[in-house]
Amino acid sequence: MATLRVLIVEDMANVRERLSNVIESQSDFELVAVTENVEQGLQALLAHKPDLALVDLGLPDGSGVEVIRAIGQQKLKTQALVISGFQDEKNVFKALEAGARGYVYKLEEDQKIIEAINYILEGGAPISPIIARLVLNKFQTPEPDENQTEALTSKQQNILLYISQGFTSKEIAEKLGISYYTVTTHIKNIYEKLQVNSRVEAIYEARKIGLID
Amino acid sequence: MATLRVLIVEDMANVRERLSNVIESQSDFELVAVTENVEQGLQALLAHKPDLALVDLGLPDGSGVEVIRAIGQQKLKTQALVISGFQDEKNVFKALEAGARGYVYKLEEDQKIIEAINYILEGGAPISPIIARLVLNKFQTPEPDENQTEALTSKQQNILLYISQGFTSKEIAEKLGISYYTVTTHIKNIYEKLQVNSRVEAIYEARKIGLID
DNA sequence: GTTTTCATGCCTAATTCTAGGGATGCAGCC
DNA sequence: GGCTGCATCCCTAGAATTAGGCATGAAAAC
Repeated sequence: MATLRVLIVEDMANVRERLSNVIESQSDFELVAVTENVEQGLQALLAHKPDLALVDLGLPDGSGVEVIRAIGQQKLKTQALVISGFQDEKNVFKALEAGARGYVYKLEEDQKIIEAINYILEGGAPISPIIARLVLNKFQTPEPDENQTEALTSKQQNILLYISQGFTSKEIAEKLGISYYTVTTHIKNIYEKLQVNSRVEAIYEARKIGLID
Repeated sequence: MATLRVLIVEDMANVRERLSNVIESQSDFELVAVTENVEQGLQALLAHKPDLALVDLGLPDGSGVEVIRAIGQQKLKTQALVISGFQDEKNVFKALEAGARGYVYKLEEDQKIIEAINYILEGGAPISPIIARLVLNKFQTPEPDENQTEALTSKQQNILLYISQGFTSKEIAEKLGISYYTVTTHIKNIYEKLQVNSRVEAIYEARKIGLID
């Protein structure tokens, strides 16, 4: 197997030093560039097209997310592993969306970092538990099920269903044999309960909380 | 610190045995019940209200997801750690949505399992890299541009996505930095391709043929 | 038995959408 | 070069939606 060519993007000198040592301690890894900000990182990325990039997020001239994003835009095969502190949710998700293959907490032991790199090479996605917690929270959309599901009356749910299928207020009125005005009133009430202002928003919201579909 | 009371739900005898040994080898863990299917698992869950549940997904009489879901429904404080094989995407997400605090691949070493439990106690969410890969894919899907949809151009898809999220034409124009009129034209073209006459119908249709969501 | 909630019905003004039309520029293809 | 598809921009008229009201009867809840 060919050596793995690695790029490091990290502003803090001590961490940079540490990562460098970790990489160099492995005979099958080759350190092709060590950079300390976004600009240098992008240049090195294009110049060396490394196999792996260890990227910090909080950099003096921007976010490491820019480097990760550049990988996708340039259609490089570089795999990005974020090595960063405990950022706010937003940054974590930005990095993952940008295409990061893993996210390791900066303070993990050296051994964990090498492990993480190997997992990536095997097609896995190492994510430190402290970071994964944030990701899981995304999935575990708290269930205000009976909170709002039962907030809508059956009539309202019924009308919401018709709305979601593309029927106009007039058509719904005919289908249900009630007045057009009544339908609009129901819709207004649905909006208030869901805290939205349009049909599409209502559908979007209702789907999120499992009211329809 | 009080001992951690643990429940195991696992159908395969050898794995069950192994997990039991792992738990019993730790002096601060107490094994309160070992079960081998959903029914027993649910009963033990309610009877013992354990602090931690190690749950397998593929069980003879159903999915471990049911056990995890019961935790939330019963408002228990039990933390669920899935210990399972490499399931299909659907099951992984179902488990996470149901409230699993972690997902460890069945074949990991004993040491990793203990580590995972400790991560959970610290508030982290251990996810084996092979599983995390699936989760990451969820995040990294907003660019199937020329991939699947030959019918809609990428611009049209982009606008359709905004529509589906409840934005008005004016808002979309601002977001994309283009004219309101351009947006309406795009929408008209989308309608023609999808053979519909309104935003909601477009969403309904697009979802049916897998264009969005 | 009173209050609240729900479904029903109606009105109007402002906003947004939809469906026609037309026009320009740019890129890729034959 | 000419053609075609795509994105861009503009206009207008009519349809639909939205947001503000107001009001009544019946059923459910307290």
